[in-house]
Amino acid sequence: MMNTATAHIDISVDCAVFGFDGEAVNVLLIEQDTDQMQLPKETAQMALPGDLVLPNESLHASARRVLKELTSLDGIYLKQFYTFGSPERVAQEKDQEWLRSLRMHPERRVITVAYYSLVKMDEFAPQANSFAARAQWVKIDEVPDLAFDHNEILESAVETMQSELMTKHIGFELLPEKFTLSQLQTLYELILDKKLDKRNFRKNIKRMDQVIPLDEKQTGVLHKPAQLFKFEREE
Amino acid sequence: MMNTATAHIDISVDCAVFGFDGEAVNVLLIEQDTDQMQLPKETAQMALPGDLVLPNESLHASARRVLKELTSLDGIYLKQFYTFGSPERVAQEKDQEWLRSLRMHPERRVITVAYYSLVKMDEFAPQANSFAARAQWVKIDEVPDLAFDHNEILESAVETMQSELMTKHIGFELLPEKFTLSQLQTLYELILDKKLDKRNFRKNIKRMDQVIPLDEKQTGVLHKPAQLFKFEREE
DNA sequence: CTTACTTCGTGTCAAATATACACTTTGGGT
DNA sequence: ACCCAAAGTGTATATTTGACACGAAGTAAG
Repeated sequence: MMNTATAHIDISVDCAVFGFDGEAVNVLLIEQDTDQMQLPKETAQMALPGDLVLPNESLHASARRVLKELTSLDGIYLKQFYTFGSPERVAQEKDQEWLRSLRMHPERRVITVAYYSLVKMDEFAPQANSFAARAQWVKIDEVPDLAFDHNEILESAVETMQSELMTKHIGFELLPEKFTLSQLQTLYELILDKKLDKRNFRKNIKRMDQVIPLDEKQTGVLHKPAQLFKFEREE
Repeated sequence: MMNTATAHIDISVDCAVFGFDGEAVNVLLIEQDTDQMQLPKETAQMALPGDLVLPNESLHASARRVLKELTSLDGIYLKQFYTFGSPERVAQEKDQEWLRSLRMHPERRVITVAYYSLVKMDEFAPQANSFAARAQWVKIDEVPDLAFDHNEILESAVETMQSELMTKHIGFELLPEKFTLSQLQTLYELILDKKLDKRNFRKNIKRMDQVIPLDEKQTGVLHKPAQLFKFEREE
């Protein structure tokens, strides 16, 4: 067994931040800062952005803070979906190496409350702090082995997103203000990981009165331009 | 503001344990032990069963432990649904009074991971420890004001149960091994809080091949006895 | 043994929804 | 003028949902 001496448990939040670039669904990953460690760059791992919860900060506020440091965006879609608390989740040696370089108590057990977040990539503005500087978008089907149990967390986030796509209309959070129905359909197909019928899809969308047709068309495409729509959440 | 001096955050689990007695859906509540306090019995509050997570215990194991101390049941349905972490959730004076009588660090902020659990009341065997001795079933629409934010947690548990009833067939976890379709329907109507059509309900149930008719009938009723069924989770 | 009482158990039709499927239109580029 | 690529559109069929009422089975009482 490892150390059972430390009784204190730390709490963190981790965020799976998703974005859509028209081609693929991406997740925002942080690269470990190998400068602070005496380790070769090759061993750098990637992880979901996250941080310890501050003493007087709510969980949601904590997630919002992590997100704002990364993207400088506020008020974006953010949802708690699960809490991961295996006693061993940060105890692997590869993870301990990293933690020793940035935590006061690297050996402590950490329970993490996981959030997923949806950002409009065209509004995304990475912040110039060291945290965000090392952030990068990675296509969700090209995600490497991550630190801690973050692959598990990410997978769970994707599943949650899938199951909430239809009922909570979260797809629109990933699209620009003005979008075409084809973009929307592409997004749905990526998230649900299956083909949808174009005509049936449009029939369904068009009877949601939150989706509003604009008097505007796509420009800069070398084919028939599509009509643009916007989404308005009802109150 | 209250004290901001303590940096440590404690972690607990709280369980909303549901049971069905044929009449109503009940939740298992714990009564505060007023003996240990110099307080009149009238001020005794009720709360969801819960406890601090032990240093080397997973969250699920922790919830299972709390549950086993209460019911002596193991291997029953238990599901994490949300984590509550407002910095003030344990800070009200009425809650502090109680905590001072049983916690080493009553003033500490506590983040709680909430589980809901479904038990077959006919198998329920309350344990003879002091924890379980003060437990009692309360109809969910007669639940009083609870300690901490437990009313909110409970409400959230009920909503989760509602939304998972259909897709995850959790209703069967609340019924005895052998049950009638009317019992099942009553349960569904209570959880969903609406009337269902008998014939349509039975049509739906009967095309689930997990629901297996038995060669056995209800006894001891003063009317036409109903056929019994059992539920078999597929693997 | 007949009657009264209570819950059990059953089928059909209409409406709404979901699925499958292919061709014409539009605009830009050459 | 022609080509290319994606946009945009309707119909027929299958499936699901929802509304609705009465005879059958067993118990208890007279």
